[in-house]
Amino acid sequence: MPKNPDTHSNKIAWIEAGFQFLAKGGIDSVRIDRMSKKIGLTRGSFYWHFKSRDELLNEMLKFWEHVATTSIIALIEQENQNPNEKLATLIKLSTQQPDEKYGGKYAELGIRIWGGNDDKVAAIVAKIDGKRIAYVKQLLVEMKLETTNAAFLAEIIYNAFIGVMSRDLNEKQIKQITDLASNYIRAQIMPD
Amino acid sequence: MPKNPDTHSNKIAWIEAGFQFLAKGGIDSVRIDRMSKKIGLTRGSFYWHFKSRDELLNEMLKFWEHVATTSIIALIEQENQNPNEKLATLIKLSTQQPDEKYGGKYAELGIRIWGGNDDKVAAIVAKIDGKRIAYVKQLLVEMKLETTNAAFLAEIIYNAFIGVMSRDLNEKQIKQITDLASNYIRAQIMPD
DNA sequence: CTAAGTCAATACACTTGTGTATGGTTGCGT
DNA sequence: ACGCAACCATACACAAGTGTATTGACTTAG
Repeated sequence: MPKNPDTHSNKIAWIEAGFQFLAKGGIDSVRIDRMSKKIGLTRGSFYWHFKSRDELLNEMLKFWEHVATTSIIALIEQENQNPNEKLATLIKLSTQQPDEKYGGKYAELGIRIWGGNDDKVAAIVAKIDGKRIAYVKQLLVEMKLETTNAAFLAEIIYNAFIGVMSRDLNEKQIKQITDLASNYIRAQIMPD
Repeated sequence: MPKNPDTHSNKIAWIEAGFQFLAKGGIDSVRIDRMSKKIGLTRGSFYWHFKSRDELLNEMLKFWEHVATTSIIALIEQENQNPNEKLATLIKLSTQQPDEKYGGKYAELGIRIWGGNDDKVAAIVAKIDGKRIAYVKQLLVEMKLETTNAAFLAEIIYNAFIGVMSRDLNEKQIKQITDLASNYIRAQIMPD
């Protein structure tokens, strides 16, 4: 009988801090005491919510796995109508650090490096990549692009996404690049 | 009067180790004692060659700044003749971890995250990005692509490079993608 | 041969970080 | 009012990491 199911507030604070530190210095800078100084809680709180540092890391991974595809794609699917708009929204959400609390775009890069160290993480990253590429491809097919072309153009687009996310660009630069890209894709597909 | 100019052997060993640890977990996992266990030297050796951990980090950054553009571009310029081949070589060198000793492609990602933390690093990364994009653009212009198109296609290609580097792909997958990409670019530019 | 220079190992003091144990406070049900 | 559960702080033991100081081995110059 927990007094209140959503009194997990400080547990979430720890996870948020975890992503912020992951984004800033890689998985190895996710350190309990550094985070405690940042968020103003002691390690007593941490070890109440998590059995160990490893448990935090696992929860972060699960969290990312969930938001990285499911929630973003669901959001796009429910809000947009035509594939053009969907693709634009996807670019926007991918590059405009959709959730600054969770380390923004850099957290994704941190997870990718983490995956270079930990096979379990690498497997999940690969799975996410597969899902997202499949989604982009599907959008391109909906845009009447031929299947094999869609398959590899989706690869290119997705890799470019990751590249933009990995680079330290400001809002303006990102907008320039993504505008150019989507215009280019549109011109490719429906030259009018 | 140094007894032998290239007796820096163990200093290089420390720097190599630095890149390997950077590639595996981010800048925060470049730890002197962990490296000492890995390469079989004690911290006594480290503090002979470097005044502090920060000094190692600075030397790593300088090293990367040098190889990341100058040496790669010079290599391409001297070995290849036509821009098509140059572009292919650039893709190959960028994705096939040209120097495994220095952490391969993951080291570059580690530096990018590091840049999110340290303005000095971020500035250098931005400079390198600029140089490489300019080089790609130049190649596209040599391929008779019109200047404005070359400018933004260079952006896309470069971002896709970074994306491919960020992802945990095997040789075969990388070859597939880069082959498709270069065929696509060729078709775009010289449809014959 | 000897003196200085190069490099690395060891021992030390200190800081940072992990995990456990314990105790205190708050809020809610009864 | 009582008791329990959730939550957090503090104190502790220990491991990991940094930097300094000392020592020693092994060149090489003179």
